[in-house]
Amino acid sequence: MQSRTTPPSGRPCRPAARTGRPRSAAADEAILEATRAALVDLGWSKLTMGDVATRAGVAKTTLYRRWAGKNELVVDAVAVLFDELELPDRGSLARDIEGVVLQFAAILERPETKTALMAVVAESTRDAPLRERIRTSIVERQKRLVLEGRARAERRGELPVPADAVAAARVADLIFDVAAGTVVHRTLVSAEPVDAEWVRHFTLLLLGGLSAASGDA
Amino acid sequence: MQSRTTPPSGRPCRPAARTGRPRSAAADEAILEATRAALVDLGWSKLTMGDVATRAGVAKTTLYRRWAGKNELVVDAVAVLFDELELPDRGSLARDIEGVVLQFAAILERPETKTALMAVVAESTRDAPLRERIRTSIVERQKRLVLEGRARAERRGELPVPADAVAAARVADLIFDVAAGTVVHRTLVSAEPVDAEWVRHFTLLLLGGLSAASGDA
Amino acid sequence: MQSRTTPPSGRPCRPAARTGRPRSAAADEAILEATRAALVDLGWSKLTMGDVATRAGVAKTTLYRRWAGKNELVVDAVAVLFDELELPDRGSLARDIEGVVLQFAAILERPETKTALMAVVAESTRDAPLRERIRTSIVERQKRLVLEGRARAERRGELPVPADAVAAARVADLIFDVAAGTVVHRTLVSAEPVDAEWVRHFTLLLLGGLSAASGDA
Amino acid sequence: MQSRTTPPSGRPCRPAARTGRPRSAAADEAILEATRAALVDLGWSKLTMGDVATRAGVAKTTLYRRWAGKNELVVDAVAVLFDELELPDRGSLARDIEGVVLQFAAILERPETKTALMAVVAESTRDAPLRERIRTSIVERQKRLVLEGRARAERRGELPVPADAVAAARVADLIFDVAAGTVVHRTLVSAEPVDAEWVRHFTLLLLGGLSAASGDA
DNA sequence: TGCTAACCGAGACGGTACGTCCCGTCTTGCG
DNA sequence: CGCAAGACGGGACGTACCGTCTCGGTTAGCA
Repeated sequence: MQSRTTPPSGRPCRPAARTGRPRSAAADEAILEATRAALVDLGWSKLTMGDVATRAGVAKTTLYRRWAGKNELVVDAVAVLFDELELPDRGSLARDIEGVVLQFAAILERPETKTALMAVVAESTRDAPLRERIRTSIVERQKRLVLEGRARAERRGELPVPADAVAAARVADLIFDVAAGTVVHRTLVSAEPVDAEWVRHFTLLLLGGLSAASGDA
Repeated sequence: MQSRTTPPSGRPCRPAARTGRPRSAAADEAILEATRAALVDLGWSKLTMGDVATRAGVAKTTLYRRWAGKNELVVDAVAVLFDELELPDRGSLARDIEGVVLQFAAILERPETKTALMAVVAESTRDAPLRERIRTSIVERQKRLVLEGRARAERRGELPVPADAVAAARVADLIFDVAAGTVVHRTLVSAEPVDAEWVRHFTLLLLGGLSAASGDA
Repeated sequence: MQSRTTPPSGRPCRPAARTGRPRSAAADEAILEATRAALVDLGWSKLTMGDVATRAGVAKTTLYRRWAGKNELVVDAVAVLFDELELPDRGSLARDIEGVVLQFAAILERPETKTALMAVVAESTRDAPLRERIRTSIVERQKRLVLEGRARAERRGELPVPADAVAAARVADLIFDVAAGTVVHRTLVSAEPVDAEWVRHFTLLLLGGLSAASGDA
Repeated sequence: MQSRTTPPSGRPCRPAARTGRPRSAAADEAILEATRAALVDLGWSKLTMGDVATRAGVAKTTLYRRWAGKNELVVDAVAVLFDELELPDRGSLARDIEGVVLQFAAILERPETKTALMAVVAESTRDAPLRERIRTSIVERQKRLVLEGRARAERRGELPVPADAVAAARVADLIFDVAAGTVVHRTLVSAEPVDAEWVRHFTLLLLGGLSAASGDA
């Protein structure tokens, strides 16, 4: 259950098909676009390969020539949405956190992301290659923001420099789990909006801990 | 897509069918047990209603008489696993948090929970009644632990008493999203173990914020 | 697959149920009436035992207590319709034949008969007890008309007296197969009406053979 | 409930699907053969589409792609059996009739025909397209024998030439209903064999009418 | 310019699971 | 004990998708 190619990643990992008609590049984007549209219209569980093919004006075989199945296709289709995440310098760690959390939440609240993300993660609990694909296509792409933000905060003197690389990695992973997990839970499980006020409180908690978050409004 | 009854919840929400043969109580438990076994063996996406029926020694129609579909059935099947969550007084807020987080992670790491939970949450993004069922069967049942732990910490003087009920609810919701979301993300997305050391660091972060967590090992 | 009782036949063949509540006699007629109504509305193949029970205001168990299944029930339900067949003396063999054929066709063209009769005969090809039940309930009841009509024609001198009883039985069976079979085929297979003109030609053929029927209009 | 195609009839009535994989011709014959075998083994009412598919080594969907349901499938399966009916010139009308009646009865007494024919006719009382299919596939194919035999008899001078085409058609229809209906009734309702002696008497009746048939042994 | 290999659309194929309907049987509690 | 109600185990239904497989028909790039 591994895709034969990784079309949007650009790497030509297909085993050197020198001759013959090359694959349509336009089809790839049409398929991913159709996949996102189908996610919006139907949600994960009602999305079918045949329907995506029809929407993309493509034969089913063309889909299977490029992706191993629904899981892989959907991961690629939503992965590009996370590319727009950025971390402009807003002047302080608190402002940086607020900014990126709001951006992240905005992506999660899109209907195609909302329905797809948890589903593929659920599938990935039994499918290691899929888990790896999710990690490289989506998760790691976000984690670099944590590293970047932390480095910036250290330069500002807002956070202490970690004792060693291991400790640094451990803290970064923790922060990433806390940040991403909390926003996902708020959005998908609690089904509550991630608005400016909530983000402010969350940032307070992140920076100062429970007593800080409990203090005032 | 609403279950006709809510068998394990005990509430007689069926409109009082006085007459006719009563539903077998034994079948309910056999079905839920079979569902959990099928989740362990097959995972969410390969679990089928027919297979569950066979395992439970029950006709498929009996399943559909009681649950509207796979989603509702699985929610009920895993919900009972969360009943074992408790919050014994371990002497301090930090110890209480560590204890409950470890318990929660232990449940999440069970194979039936791991594969099922994210899947039904994913489905619930397009199915409000299912979302509600998840909330009442699983989520709210955990949230009371947060309230209980917080009240205990206030009695101990470890946390300030909130200004008003609204603020109290807001903080409780936030803490719940942070705690549950983080553990879920660590377990299912990062696919890393929730061990004593990680819990210690997470508790440090929760109590003291980023700088506290960054400080030492 | 033999009915426990033969309700419309009147004979109390139930094995002396001395004690307990006696069976409702009214239920029998209600069930047969409901069966005929269901045949009209739904046809044979869509008629269900549950539906008949509901229409009759009776529990399904009550049906099964009295009839072995759909086949037996339907045979009994349509059998009574053939009771109205009579053979008044119309003065000549030709007139007698025309009269009884028209009567017979009128019964066959009723929607409940049309859909049920061929169906139970089809079932009876693999079910000897059912075939026997059809014979006693429906077929033999018609055959006596042939015998009666033939005897009357002999008294009138329109037909020769057969040489012996065996020959008499053989001829009667043949005439019966010809008369009943032809009308059934005309009605159900050719799906053409059995009107006075057709009956006149058929009677001509029966009395005088092919050349007689071919002669004039 | 109209079949999408009419496979054994050969006529390409499907709207010229130029593109895509063509339907397997071998599958058609395998399915019809499996249907006949299932009719022999199980009879009409116990025959299931799934079982036919299994016997034919074919997916259930392939059946439904070609036939609308059990009725249409069975009509096509038994229709070919009637193709073997022929009318060789035996020298006289009486001999011709005897020959074709014996042939017809031989087909009707085959177990697959016996159980299927009445059943589909019963179904056709509520299903006009099915009735039409039966007529074109089975009934009309037999009726031409009547026309042929009659023409031959006229050439021989055994029967008078009808006054006009309307009268000719009327007589042919009548003879067909009498011949087919009588044999069917004898075979399926009376459940008696159609042997040479019975055929002789039936032919006598057909040619000379009641008094001829009553006369001698 | 003409070959040829891989592409493409369409759609039939063997399969699996679905959710429903009906079967005929079995508890219930009431009369 | 009959009876209405209705749950039960079971089997078949007809449908929807799955992922694979032919088809006839492009469409490059090399010769």
